[in-house]
Amino acid sequence: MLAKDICADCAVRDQALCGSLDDQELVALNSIGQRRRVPRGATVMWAGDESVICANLLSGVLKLVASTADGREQIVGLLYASDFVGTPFADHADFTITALTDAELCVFPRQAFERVLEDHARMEHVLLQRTLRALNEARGRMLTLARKSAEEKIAGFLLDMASRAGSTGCRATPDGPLTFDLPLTRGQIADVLGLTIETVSRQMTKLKSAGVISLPGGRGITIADQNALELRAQAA
Amino acid sequence: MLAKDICADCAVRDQALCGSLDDQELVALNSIGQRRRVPRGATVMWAGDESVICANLLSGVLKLVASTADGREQIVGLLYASDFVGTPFADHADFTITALTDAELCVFPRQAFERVLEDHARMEHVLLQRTLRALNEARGRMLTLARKSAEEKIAGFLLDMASRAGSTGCRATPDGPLTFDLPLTRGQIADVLGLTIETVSRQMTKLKSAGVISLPGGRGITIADQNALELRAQAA
DNA sequence: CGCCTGGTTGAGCAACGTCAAGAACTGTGG
DNA sequence: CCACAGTTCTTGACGTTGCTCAACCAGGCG
Repeated sequence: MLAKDICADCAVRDQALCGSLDDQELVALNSIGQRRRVPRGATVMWAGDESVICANLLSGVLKLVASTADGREQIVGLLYASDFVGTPFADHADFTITALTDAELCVFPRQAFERVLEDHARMEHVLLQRTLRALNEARGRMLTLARKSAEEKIAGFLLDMASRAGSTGCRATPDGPLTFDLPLTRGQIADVLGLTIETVSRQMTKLKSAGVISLPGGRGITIADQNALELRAQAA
Repeated sequence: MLAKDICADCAVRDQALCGSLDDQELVALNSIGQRRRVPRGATVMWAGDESVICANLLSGVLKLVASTADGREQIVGLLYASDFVGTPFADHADFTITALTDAELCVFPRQAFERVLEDHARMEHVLLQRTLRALNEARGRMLTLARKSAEEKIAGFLLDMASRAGSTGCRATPDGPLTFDLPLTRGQIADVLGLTIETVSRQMTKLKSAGVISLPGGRGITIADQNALELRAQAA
């Protein structure tokens, strides 16, 4: 099978970095890449380890975790399908990367990938744009972590997840209530927002009591009143 | 005067992005650049504004501020001499950029700068590396903002400033106490660390009482016991 | 059925924010 | 040199938010 055929069935062929390559370039990249399945809970990369790989995320969700010496944790980023994984040009990984769901990666040896990057300005260009966007997002989240109340954090987070679910979620009428599954446990939501699991739970219950959302068991959630949620996402 | 001569007296000629260019390329870049002095307190760019410029910071310190609708603020980044200012490829600025000290910039129209970037892969490459580093730093700070105590934040911040002062600061013996001036007011420190001005002040007083630092009036500070400070920077 | 993981709820508490007053420093003009 | 205003900094009293600790509930699975 030719490399370009391998990539032809790639779910994120056009969304991922590779979208910037033509078929011929793709062959070159593909020759150093390798698919890898990662089960839920498995760690792809440990903070402090030598940085040996980069990857494209084909499916699933990964978390990027920073932690203190005494074990406190903070999720500093979530990676979804077509996102780029790893840090080129860094000797050591700064964060631990773990799969929150079963996931599939297209893995490259870091140094080989860097060489490809250097030969293909267009791909490096796309990576730069992605990195700039990630940086802006991280900085935006700094505001949330440092200055927003638990209620604002939860409301904002739910809106985020809702817009991400958007297409895959299910709603009765085009502008009516939206139902979808949260891809994270309460504990993971707490790790994203810089809260504790109890606070997350209480805020969710509060939103439910207020009729803003409902929680039909398990991971499911229905956004009943998006306006109310948006209001709470920026209440003082 | 030739462009390369203009740049020849640039204090950050080799540290800044331009360091990746040869003399000829520098002429091209310089033809679109322009020096600009910015007094302390002046705002270089407002969040939400159309993103019209990029720049290299020649001297001084800038702050990058995110704020909520109701006026709460968070400094999401500090920029020092030779740092790159602005976001290429973005239509709108996401953060407000303000001078904390008198500063000097080498300013480029954003779109012209983007064209230069596209023609000079080496420069784009350097910018990518910088952006990746900034991203890692921002993520690291997310951990601090969300999970560290006020004491840990202050201790870590002072160590940061100490290492940055390093050369310019003054110490009696090579490993003895280090004295330098903080470039930020208490209020600005609070904005960086996600605290209030009062909490910053109290923590500083506490460190002084413990004999870890001394505060010889004004902005001055002496790190008396760096080990003790490092310990407090990662205490539970 | 018991076990395990994840979620909810409650009571108490500590850290940090808020409000308020006053001290110290900076710069300006007399 | 001093008086003055304006800012920044410190300190205190008090309140609130969200964390800690602990118990209990619900669903999935051997």
